Amino acid sequence: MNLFADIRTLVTDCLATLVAEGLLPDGLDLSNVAVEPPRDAAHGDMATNAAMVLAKPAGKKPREIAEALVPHLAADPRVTEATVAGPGFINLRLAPVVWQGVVTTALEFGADFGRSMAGEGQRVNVEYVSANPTGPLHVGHTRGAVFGDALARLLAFAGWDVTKEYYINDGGAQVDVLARSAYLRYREANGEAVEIPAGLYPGDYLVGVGEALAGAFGDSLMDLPEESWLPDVREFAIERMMEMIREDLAALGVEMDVFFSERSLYGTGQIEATLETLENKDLIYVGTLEPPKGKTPEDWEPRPQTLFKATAYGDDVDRPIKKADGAWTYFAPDIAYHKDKLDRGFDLLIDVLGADHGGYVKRMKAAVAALSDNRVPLDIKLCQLVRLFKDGEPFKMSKRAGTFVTLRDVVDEVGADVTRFVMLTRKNDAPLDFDFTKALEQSRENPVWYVQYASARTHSVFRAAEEKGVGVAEEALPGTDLSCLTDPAELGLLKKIAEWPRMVETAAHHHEPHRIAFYLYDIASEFHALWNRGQDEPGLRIVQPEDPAATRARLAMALAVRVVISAGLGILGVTPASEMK
RNA sequence: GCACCCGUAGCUCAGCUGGAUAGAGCGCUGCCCUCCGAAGGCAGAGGCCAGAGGUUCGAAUCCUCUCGGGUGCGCCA
Repeated sequence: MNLFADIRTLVTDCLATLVAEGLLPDGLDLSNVAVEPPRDAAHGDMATNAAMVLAKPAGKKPREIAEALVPHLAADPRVTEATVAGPGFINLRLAPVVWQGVVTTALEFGADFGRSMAGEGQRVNVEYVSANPTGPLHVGHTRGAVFGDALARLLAFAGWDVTKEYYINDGGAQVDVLARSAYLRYREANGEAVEIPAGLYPGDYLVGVGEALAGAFGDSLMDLPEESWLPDVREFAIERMMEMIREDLAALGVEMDVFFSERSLYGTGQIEATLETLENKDLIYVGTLEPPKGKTPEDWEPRPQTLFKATAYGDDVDRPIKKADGAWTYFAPDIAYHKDKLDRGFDLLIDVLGADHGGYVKRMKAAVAALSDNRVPLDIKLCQLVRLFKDGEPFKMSKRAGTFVTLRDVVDEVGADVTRFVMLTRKNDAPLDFDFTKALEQSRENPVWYVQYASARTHSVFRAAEEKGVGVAEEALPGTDLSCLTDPAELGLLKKIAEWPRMVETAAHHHEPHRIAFYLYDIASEFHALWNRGQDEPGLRIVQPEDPAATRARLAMALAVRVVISAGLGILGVTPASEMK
């Protein structure tokens, strides 16, 4: 399915022939041999660096190897031209029939075109969002949610066995703050005038929780001391918050496989057992940390703490796992949580976090490396800030939370599809400007609209063909004779389609779903350009009223474009458009 | 002070596990279209890839240092 992989196989086969002929030594490492699209299309369709990477280990000059390789490559019927260029590149041109065959493959595989086995069925856990259950999700969470979800879909498409997971941070002090905030709203619901003091959560979203508490408990909690009501209220409020968060995520099209509660780790011995595992590796000790140089906190006083020897696995300092009062730091349950993931047998762990958690990366990697004896990699993807704009002006309004813009605000404003696409128009570690006005604009500047428009055109062209009397059912297109697709603009589009399977693997390998969004913009651009040329050159139009055969072939090509765009948007979690409204 | 991320066209950003003459959109300049194959099209100018060293056949990409921006730095998560 992946044409680049096919040609790479051709290259390695030819190399084997050279070995058999005694021109190359046996046992060469071919892992660096690549077949890629050249940067400049004038160089050809594909290029391989084989001669250059093998020159040194083979003890030959790059051009010497290349010259020997070229005749063998050129002997393949798919190859129309093989030339040596520059320092030892081999440029290949492929027969049009090869590119036309891409359409056949795309139609044959349909929604599975580009699906890869690169992941080899390995089990990967993608943890994302993982917000404290203390309020609605905000824009920052939205980016993490979209990124994590698209990454999960991408990995699944590329052959990984993916689990999407949300870690509920419900074990720390902030859920007690939530409980106190909700309790005040409860008193309010019971007719008391309340003021929310600083330090508690002021958002309106807790009013309903207070009312629900009043409904459930009546006035029975009114005169009790905090220690009596807090556990019940906390439980109740967390439940409500998670309900809200699940709804918010659903509104964005995000569905988790697992919600993992931090509190579920307490009282089960899991944290203690994790600690013991590390102790057995001699990675736990009691010591005193040095204050950070250049910026000593004012209330700093040296004190001995229980520490994890993170420096043994690449961290800069050892990290405390117990507070001064003997309680766990947040790090302790986090280690236990990651150990739980390891115990569940994952081959790869991915955490998606906000960029403000950058300081946390090394210690968590150290912990996972220690617990898995360096067997299971942990990749931590940090998502940078999102800055919101409306009509070019910064946008800070929130309907529900008062102080920050929520996920719901964004989705209500532009819809889930636009939200998701825009969030993926930047690399995760680059800051993102999100302009509501531009996101809904109908112009080439707006990649969402541009890609959707291309998708819509792959549908509308079928309707147009129907009207002109040369309509074809989509189901009848596989097997169509495509030999008339020879115009350079058409071949350019076919080559773009051919890149799709490779693009999936590259994006998955780098854990970078934004590459899919950029690719979709590219292929849409290519398709629009071809379409536009039909205005001045009617002979290039897809619908040819006098030539049903050409129409069929071009409709097949359009359908292949649709297949790719649909698959790509599917990975991003965006619904493809079949018409523009 | 230390760590991590970032620095690419006037602006916003891509750049495919190191590849050939570094790309796109916007903006700018010129030409075309007045159109339902519509919600514009085509072409052009514009770069010391922050800077300096290094690694090698070859560096925007890897390493070191410098400068500039962001994030974080025990008992918050």
